[in-house]
Amino acid sequence: MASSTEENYLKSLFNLANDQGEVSISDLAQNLHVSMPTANSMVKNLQKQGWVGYEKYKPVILTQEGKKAAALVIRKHRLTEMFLVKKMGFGWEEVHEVAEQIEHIHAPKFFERMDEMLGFPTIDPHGSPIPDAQGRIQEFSYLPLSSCKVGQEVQLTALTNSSTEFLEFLNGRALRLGLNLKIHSREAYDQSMVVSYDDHPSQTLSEKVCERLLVRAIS
Amino acid sequence: MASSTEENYLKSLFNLANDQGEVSISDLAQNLHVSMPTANSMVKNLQKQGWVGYEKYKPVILTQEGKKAAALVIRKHRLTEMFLVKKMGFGWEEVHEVAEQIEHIHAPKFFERMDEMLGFPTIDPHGSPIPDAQGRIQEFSYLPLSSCKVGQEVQLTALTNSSTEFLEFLNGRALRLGLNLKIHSREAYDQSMVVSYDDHPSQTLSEKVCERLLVRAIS
DNA sequence: TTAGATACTTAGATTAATCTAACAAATTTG
DNA sequence: CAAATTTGTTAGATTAATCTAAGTATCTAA
Repeated sequence: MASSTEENYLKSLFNLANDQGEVSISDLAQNLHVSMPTANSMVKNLQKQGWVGYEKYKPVILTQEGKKAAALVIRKHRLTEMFLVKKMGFGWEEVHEVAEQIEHIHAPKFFERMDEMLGFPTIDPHGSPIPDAQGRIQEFSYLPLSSCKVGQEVQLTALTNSSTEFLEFLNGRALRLGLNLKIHSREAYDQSMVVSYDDHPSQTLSEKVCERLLVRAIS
Repeated sequence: MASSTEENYLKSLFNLANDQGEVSISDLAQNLHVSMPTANSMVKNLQKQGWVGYEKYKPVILTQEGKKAAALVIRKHRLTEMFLVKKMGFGWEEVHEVAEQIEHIHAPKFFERMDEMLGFPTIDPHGSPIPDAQGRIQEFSYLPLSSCKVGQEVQLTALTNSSTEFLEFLNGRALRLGLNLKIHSREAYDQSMVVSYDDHPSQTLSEKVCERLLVRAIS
């Protein structure tokens, strides 16, 4: 069984591979806030246990087992986040820290009960998919708001970044998942966009923000 | 902040002091399934941090801070057990293992929300008191069933032992907290007692069992 | 009251996870 | 393409928590 530390390495490897492709030792070290020698020796350890493939000076690659193990940790994390929001009254900006701890609990029934109580959710409070009990992940094909056209109407479905600061920024503008956004205009100079939603007055959103909002076109 | 390991030592010291009075290094080592040298060196460490008072070859004594810290860990454990039973559908015989892990989570809000959702309970699913947020413990004066007289009617209020095996034994006989028991007779030879409750036929309970059932007389 | 048993401590080793310093390989760039 | 930079590795130390072996203190009981 993987230690908490090992689980964290697997999770980082999975997430980094997902949004960068190849993962170097330094990517991993940075992501986990450890030194490169530390990451290096842990990768060797993970390799010995069959979770990753690795050759000196080459990128680190999760094996099939490694991917599954990582997905199951992410499953526990995201189920926990959903449970905290839907069942315990936490805000979506408050759940990450707690879920980082609870994801390492070894108690299948605990997470099975969460899953049942939540009605077997497929996404977490930030719109990220929850891997199933076999470690399979449903991939969604959402677009960043920044890639949408003026005049389009879209629904906010997920985020590419779930930092507390960004979530608090969204809270301040009453932006939440499920919201329908009308795109009124785009500023050519800085790629900022003017959008409206609900009965709010129109809002200007910077390019940085628009890149982090994932949407799907309303049919 | 105490590590998980340190929290476990504090908890053991608290529980042992509670039901034995003085706590020796070997009591502690046995209770935590570690060797005496391990317990010895951890006690020195706890002493340096001000959680325990200790002199070579003398019993280990929790300081006021140590008692409070221990009580707060026990609070997290018992709140968790109650949450698992009342909100997540666990049986009282299933919660210990999970609570042993969750008690080490550092997230005040998580436990505050449990407390609120449970309506600020004062006992856990086995009838043990839940320390308050200041680490104070309400003491109950329950009696073991074994000390009661024939003819008395009593209410089952707590247990002195909460091992899975004992809880499953009680489940098998539909014995649960809150139940009213009539004491019909006691066998002089082995101190076993015949009791009835609900609409069940009378049951014979061994001395071992009677010692572990805590009751209060019905007024 | 001292011999034997039990309890406790010290010394030293081990493992997991981390670090810094120093060196080596790979990549980038003038 | 060679120098400079970046990235990765090795070596060796550290810390927390554990162990075993060996020695010492305390207690018990003949």
